[in-house]
Amino acid sequence: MSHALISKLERHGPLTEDEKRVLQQITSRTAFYGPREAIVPEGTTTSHSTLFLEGFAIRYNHSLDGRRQITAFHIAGDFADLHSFLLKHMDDGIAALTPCSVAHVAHSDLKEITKAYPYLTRALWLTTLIDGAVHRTWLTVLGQMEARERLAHFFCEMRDRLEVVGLTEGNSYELPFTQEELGDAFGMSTVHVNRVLQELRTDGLITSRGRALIINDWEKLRQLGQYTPSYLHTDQKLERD
Amino acid sequence: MSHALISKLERHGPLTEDEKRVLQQITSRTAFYGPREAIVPEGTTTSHSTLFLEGFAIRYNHSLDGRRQITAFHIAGDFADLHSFLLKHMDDGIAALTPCSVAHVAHSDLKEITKAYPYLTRALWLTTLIDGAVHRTWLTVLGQMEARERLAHFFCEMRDRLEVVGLTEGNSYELPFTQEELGDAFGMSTVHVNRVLQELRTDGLITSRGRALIINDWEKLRQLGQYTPSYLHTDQKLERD
DNA sequence: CGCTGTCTTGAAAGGACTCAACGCCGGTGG
DNA sequence: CCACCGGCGTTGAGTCCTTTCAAGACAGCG
Repeated sequence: MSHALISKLERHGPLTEDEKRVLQQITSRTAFYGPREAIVPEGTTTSHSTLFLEGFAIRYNHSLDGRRQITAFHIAGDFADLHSFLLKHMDDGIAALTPCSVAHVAHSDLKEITKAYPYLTRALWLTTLIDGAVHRTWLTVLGQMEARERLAHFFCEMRDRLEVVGLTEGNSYELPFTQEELGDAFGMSTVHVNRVLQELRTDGLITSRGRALIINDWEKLRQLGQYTPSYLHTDQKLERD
Repeated sequence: MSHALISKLERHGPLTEDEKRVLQQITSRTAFYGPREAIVPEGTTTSHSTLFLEGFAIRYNHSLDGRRQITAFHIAGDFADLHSFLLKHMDDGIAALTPCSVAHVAHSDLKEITKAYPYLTRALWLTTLIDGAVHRTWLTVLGQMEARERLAHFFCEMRDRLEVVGLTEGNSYELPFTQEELGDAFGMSTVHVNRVLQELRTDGLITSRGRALIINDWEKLRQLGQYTPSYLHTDQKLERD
């Protein structure tokens, strides 16, 4: 099977054989997690980062009073906690939603890359910057949009992200998230997620049966969520020299 | 005067003379901006990043319907758009709130650093990761907390950030933001910001006259905002070798 | 002194939440 | 093979936080 990280980084520019070899090497230690299993508990200090090869996962934050904010949904190819390479202390946690296979990448290996592979370093840095760009977009979504728009935006975002890794079929894809998880990500109660989803269905924007989501009217959904994919920087080119 | 960036990076570990010299060099091109002036308009493609030496500024995002989300408040020492080094396209904009002096750092210089100064590279990367950690915290604030708590959290955060650069006097500091700006950052209307501030004052948590903010009851404010400063990673140590 | 941006206040409307109960479905175990 | 169970989705009603609209007060500045 193709390597999730290599193909992702190559969207930003070609890698040398040597660089690919290194990436293969440092991602060789793989592991498997079952649904709902914690991969990295919040508040821990880690010595490796988690690259997702398969499955869906979340990054989350529990506030002291027990409420949970989901700060990211992760899919194949995502380097979920690359930031722990330098931050060490994880203020957020990572948990599998569906069965997940991951590669554990040692921080020491990453450090070696920063010493010997400048281009690769920038490429990895870039992925964390894109992560930040998504966070900022979510801030705008949470701060300025109302419930219908938030979900509309998210469904558009997930379509484009899943498409990159080949997990869409036209405008439909698997979205194995519960309404509670959607609520925890977008600051809405489960009840309200449910009602908004019904509205979106009634208005003919989406169809969702079980875990499958179909976008029936991409253009309307896009407008409702004021979605523009530029913040994903999917094909952002990196200069080599 | 001491160098804002050097002293900030040295909190994560000592720099060599050589590294300091390089930092001095690449930050030598300074500029000045007046209040409300745009420093980097949103949607532009840039060839340099902005390091703040003095003054207050915001990072913001306009949605299509004209609403504005403020995604960050920037103070002295902040490398506001270091992410544009690799992302190039700025989905957000930067504007001065008060008179600001900044250093413009050429992306080409940053690239050279990634080639020759691995430790410095990691240090700079770290600052962008902290940026991301703050974004995630704000996501939690916006997604899970109500208005009183949001502002309480923010006042705590700003105290700690300003203290690092010596801009506090005990628990009081200058906070030259309008209520509209606070509202645009935390997803609340100006009117509601006003009312919540009055509550916080009435409850004896803060005093604010004009631009000056005094935290009267740090512990209560901290609890109200569920504030824990670990996400700022102020003294996060970086390994050199 | 008048202007303009900011802060303040009041009243009414609305979006979202909580509480609570019920239906559905797949999985488990007898 | 069927009954029970638990997680998830759905629905209704009442409440609350926050918004919008509108107008007035205040303060700094030219």
